[in-house]
Amino acid sequence: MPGPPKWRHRFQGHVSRWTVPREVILDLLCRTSKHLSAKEIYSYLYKSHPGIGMTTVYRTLDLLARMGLVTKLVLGDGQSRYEFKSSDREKHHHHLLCTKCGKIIDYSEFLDEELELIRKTEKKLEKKYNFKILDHNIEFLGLCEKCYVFSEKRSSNDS
Amino acid sequence: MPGPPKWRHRFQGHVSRWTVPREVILDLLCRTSKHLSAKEIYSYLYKSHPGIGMTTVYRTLDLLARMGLVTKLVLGDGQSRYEFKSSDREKHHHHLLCTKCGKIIDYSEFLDEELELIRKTEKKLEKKYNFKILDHNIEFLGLCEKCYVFSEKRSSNDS
DNA sequence: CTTTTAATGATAATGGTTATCATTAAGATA
DNA sequence: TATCTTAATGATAACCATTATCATTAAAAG
Repeated sequence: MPGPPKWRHRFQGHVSRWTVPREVILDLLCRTSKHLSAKEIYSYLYKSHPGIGMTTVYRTLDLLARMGLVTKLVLGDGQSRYEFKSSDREKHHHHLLCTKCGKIIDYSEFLDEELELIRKTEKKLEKKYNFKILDHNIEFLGLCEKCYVFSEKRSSNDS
Repeated sequence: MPGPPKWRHRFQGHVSRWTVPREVILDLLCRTSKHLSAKEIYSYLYKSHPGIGMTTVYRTLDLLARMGLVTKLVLGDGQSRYEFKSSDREKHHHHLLCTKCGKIIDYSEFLDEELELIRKTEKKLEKKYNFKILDHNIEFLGLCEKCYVFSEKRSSNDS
């Protein structure tokens, strides 16, 4: 366990051993705002820590997700992506997804009303369906600027 | 193309040939409220149409999704699921997902406010990010009644 | 009925993720 | 600090949903 045990306290009570891969993967995720896949994380870390294997990347991401430190995004492009879940409310955000090129835009404007409504809805749903709600997932699907422009050119040529 | 061409008109302009697999798969989906995977659809149809192959099931589901007749649900359990997208506004719904057992609850109560807010948010996001929004996806994650009760028993035994 | 070719389906290939298991090293103990 | 216990790791193989390939079939038109 070389280096400062920056995240060690977050592991207390969850796992018995605080290891280099766990530190390093979590550290990478909290430094970036990108939505990284397991393979991307693997290759980022390969430069500084060539010893860390894909299996460990997957296992660690699963652990971090279960601990609530990381959000697993399943966007339907065949691979899962992961992002650090900040406890900072300022950084809470939802997603805008381009179904053409896969671009992901995080937006955090306009969330106040959204979150207010979500809280109300959660309460009603929990009562009605006897369901313990732990998280929510809101995303808008469509075409980003580039892809939209392109598809308009295409369709006017096609016809 | 045996049987009544029930869905034929929906295909007009989208594809050049209206075939048995397309009719049958769409028909199955519109008759059920379940969220079927490709494999499940394949085995449902195997009884009445043993000739239809998995490849065609996948291709047809992809087609139906692109046509907007069917929604593809990617829930992170390793397989996509599909549901008929009714044009009937009454049947529009969102999902409640149990992260333990995978149970899916459709809810359509409380949607008025939700949809109103979604429309407003979509407008603002489209303007701000130059993004053409075509669809949305709202889901609540948590534990269904059974899984919640079970996890409570577990945790009180564990400690 | 014949023709054209879009659509199909058997098969193989792909690729993300998980299981296996011998090895390693984190944390405890002396 | 050296030793011990075993949680965690990593190389490898296995798994499995999905996609690519390509010869065959059948929908629609003539």
